[in-house]
Amino acid sequence: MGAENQDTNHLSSVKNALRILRSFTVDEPEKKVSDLSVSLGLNKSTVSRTMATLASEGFVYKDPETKKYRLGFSILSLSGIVNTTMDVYRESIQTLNKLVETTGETAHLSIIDQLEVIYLQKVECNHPVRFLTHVGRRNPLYCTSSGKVLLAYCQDEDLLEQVIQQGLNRFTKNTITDPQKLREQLKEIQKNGYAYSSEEYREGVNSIAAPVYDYRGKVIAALAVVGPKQRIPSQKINNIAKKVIYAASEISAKMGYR
Amino acid sequence: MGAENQDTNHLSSVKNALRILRSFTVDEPEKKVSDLSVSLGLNKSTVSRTMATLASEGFVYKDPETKKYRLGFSILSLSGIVNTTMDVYRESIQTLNKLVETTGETAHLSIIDQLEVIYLQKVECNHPVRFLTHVGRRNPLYCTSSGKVLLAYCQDEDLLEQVIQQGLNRFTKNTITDPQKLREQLKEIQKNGYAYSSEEYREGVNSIAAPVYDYRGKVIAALAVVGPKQRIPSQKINNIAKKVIYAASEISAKMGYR
DNA sequence: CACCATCGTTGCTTTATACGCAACAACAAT
DNA sequence: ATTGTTGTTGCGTATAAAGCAACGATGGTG
Repeated sequence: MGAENQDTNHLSSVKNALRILRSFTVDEPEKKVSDLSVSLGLNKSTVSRTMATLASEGFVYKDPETKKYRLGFSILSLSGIVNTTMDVYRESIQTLNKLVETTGETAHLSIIDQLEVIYLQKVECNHPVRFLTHVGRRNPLYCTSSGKVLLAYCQDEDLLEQVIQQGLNRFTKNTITDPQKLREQLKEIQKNGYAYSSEEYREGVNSIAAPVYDYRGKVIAALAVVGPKQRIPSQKINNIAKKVIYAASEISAKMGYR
Repeated sequence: MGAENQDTNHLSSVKNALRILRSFTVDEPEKKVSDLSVSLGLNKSTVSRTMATLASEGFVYKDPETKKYRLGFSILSLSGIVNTTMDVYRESIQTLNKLVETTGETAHLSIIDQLEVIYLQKVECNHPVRFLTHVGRRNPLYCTSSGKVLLAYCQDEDLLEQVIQQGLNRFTKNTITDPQKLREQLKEIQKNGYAYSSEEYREGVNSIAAPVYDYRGKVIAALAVVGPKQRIPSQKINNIAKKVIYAASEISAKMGYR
C-alpha cells in the first residue's frame, strides 16, 4: 500500500547509508568502520563500501591517518539550502540580532520536526559561549520553552498525545513529567502568550519563548531567549517575555500575520 | 584498486540518492520526481522509490499538496554536528561577534573544501540583510577575499594550479582571470597579511579577509568582513584590514598559535 | 622483537535487491 | 470531454550489494 511507507518498500542500501550518516553525534563526531559495523549490525565490508561511496560525494570525510570518518561538508552545503530557503528564517535574522541586543542573552528560532524542537537559527550573546544549543540541534518539546510554545499553539491535537505517549522523561528536578500538569501549563501558555522553562531541561538554564505566526494565523516557529538562571531569574521573566513577544510579533508581521 | 575510488567500486543506488540530495539548490529548493528523472537520467520509479527512502529518514520532505520534495531537517541536524565539532568554529564565535560590532559589517569564517571556499560561520551586521552568503555556501577561491587568503597561505602548491586549471571564470569586470596576475596577487597577500576583493566576485560588494592559524602554524580558515562598496570603500580597506587581522590573530591564539 | 589481534580492504560468489517496464489512478491541460 | 502528464506500484529479471574469506597493515602484548 503506497500510502504507508513500509520498511519493506525502501531501498535497503540507501537506508544503510542514511543510518550511517545519522549515527554521528556531537559527542561522537568521528567513527570507525568496525565500530559502525557493530553498532548498526552491518558487515564491515558493507560499512566500508558504503563509507567509500559517501566519501566520494563529500558526505563523509576519511582522516587518512586515523582512518576514522567524520561528516563531510556536503552536509553543510545542503543545510544552507534547508534554512536559507525558509521564509521564517530570512525574516527573523534582524529581529534575533535586536533581541540579543535588548536582552543581552542568546536568542534562537525553532520549529517542530518529528516530535521534537529543532533550532533553525541562533544568535549568540556576548557572554562566554557555552554551546547549550546549536543550529540543527533537536530538543524535547515538553520541557523547553520553545517546545512548550509550539505544543500549546499546535493545531494538531494528536501531537501532544504522541509526545505524552513517548514518555515525559525527567532531565532535572524541575522537569514536568505529569501529563495533566503539562496540559494545564499549555493552556496557561495560550493565555499568557509565552512560555518559560525554569531549569526544566537543563540545570541552571532558563528560557522564555513566544509564538511566531504565519499569514494564516498558524504558529510556525518559536522565538526564544535562553540563559543561565543567574541572568534570567524569575523576577525578570515577565520583563523579558514582553521583549520576546514583541520580537516574535515583529517576525509574524513580516510573515504576513495581522 | 582500493586507493583510487573508481566509480565502478561504489554503491550505485547510494550514489543515486546522494546525487538527488545534491541536486537541490537555493534557487531550486523544491523538486518534482519527473524533473529529477530528466535532469539526473534516472527512471521515474527509481527516483520515486529513492525519494521515499530519503523521506523515511528525514533527509527530504514531501509536500503532500504539491508532491514536490524539499531537503529535510535531518540535514540540518547533521550540519550542526559538522560545524559545532570543529575547534575553529567554537573558538571563533565571540570574535566574529566583536568584529561585526567594531566594523559594523557582516563577518564570516570559511575554509577550503573541494577547490572552493565554504562558509562555516556567519554573523550578520545590523544593516538590512541581503543574503550574499550563508553558512554552507560555496564560493570560488580566486575572486573572494577569503578564497585568496586561503590560496595564498595554502601549503599544497598543487591547489593553486588545480584552481587555475579549472579556469578563472569572470564574474564581474574586476574578476582576475589572468593566472599570472593571480599568482602575483597571492604573493602580495602573503606580504600584507590580508586579502581584499573589490567587486571581484559580485558587483558592488567588497570584502577583506585575514588568515587564521592553528597551533602548528598552518592556515586553517579565513576570517572576513564583507559589505557593499559604499560602506567599504577603498579608503577604508586598510583600517578594516587591521581589525580583521587582529580578530583573526585572536582566533589563532585560541587555536594554540604563537 | 616476535607473535597475535584487530582493522579495513578487496576478490569472489550468491542471493536478494533495485531497476525499469507497464499499468493504473489522479490530476492538469487543452 | 478528451488527452497528456505525473507519481505510484506490481512484477520480472539482471545486476548490484551483501557477506565470506583472505590479505596486508597496524596496533597491542608478553
